[in-house]
Amino acid sequence: MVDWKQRLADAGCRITAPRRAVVQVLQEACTPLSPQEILEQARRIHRKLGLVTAYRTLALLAEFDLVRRVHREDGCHGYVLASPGHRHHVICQRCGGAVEFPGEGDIHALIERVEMGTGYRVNDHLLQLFGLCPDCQAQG
Amino acid sequence: MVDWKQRLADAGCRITAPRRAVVQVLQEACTPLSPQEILEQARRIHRKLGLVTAYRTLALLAEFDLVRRVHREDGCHGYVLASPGHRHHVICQRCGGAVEFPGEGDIHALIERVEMGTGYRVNDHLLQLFGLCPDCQAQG
DNA sequence: TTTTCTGCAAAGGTTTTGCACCAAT
DNA sequence: ATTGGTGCAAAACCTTTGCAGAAAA
Repeated sequence: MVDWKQRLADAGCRITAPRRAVVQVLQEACTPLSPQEILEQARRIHRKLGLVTAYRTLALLAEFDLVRRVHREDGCHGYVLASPGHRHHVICQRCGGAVEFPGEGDIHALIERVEMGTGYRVNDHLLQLFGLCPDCQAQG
Repeated sequence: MVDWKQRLADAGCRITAPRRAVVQVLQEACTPLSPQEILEQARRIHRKLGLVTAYRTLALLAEFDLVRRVHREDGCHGYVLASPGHRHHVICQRCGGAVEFPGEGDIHALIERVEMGTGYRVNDHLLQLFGLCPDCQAQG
């Protein structure tokens, strides 16, 4: 993760214990965590943390593109650290796990071709891949 | 979309007016819709439709892999028809016009790279481009 | 006629808001 | 000292369940 403290501080936001706890949990996580899960884990670092603050911290981080909200099969939202500039996911059709992958470069050529072919000017795109994660492949 | 009526009927499910309405809305949609949006649009076809039935229909369709739940940038969940013959669209953000483009070849390389990098096995994908159509560009 | 489906109302969860107190700068 | 952040309680939302009546086969 880039220097989140710098980014927040530059925007006039304060670096507080609850925020440090939430970020630390995300940095140690290897799968998307729900706000509830983040709360539970972050409380081991900062006992007094409340669920509301976890939500507010996640919203703040998302606003600065430091964290990304992804969908989970169980219906709630999961959060993962964002790799800046890369906003595509492969989503497991079985367990709902989501992983980001870098794709900007790859679709750039495609976008140019489409602009030539259709006359549209392309500003944004949505790309998601669906499949099976390594664990679910192993489980048959 | 493949023959959803057949698929449901084969499984002993009935083809009802509410279900036809929901499917029709999805077939006409060019972007992922939330259950709420699906309800609103489907009510123009079947007035009495309830939100609960929309949810239940989406769950049923998802179970048969006829529909797919995707993550939307705005954070809510959206639903799209699954593998609609792999059609890709460029959608005009101003007038809503949509044009298809062939993209199979281009994404193939990307998918292979993602499989190598993440360990996922990719079965399906969703790709949409957003921008301005020639007419709307001209209108400034 | 026999099941399955539907819609309502209500329950179960998740996320957001209002407000007084607390803490980082 | 100031201003923004925190936590609680409660409100607002979204999604699922239970059930009696309606509809497809």
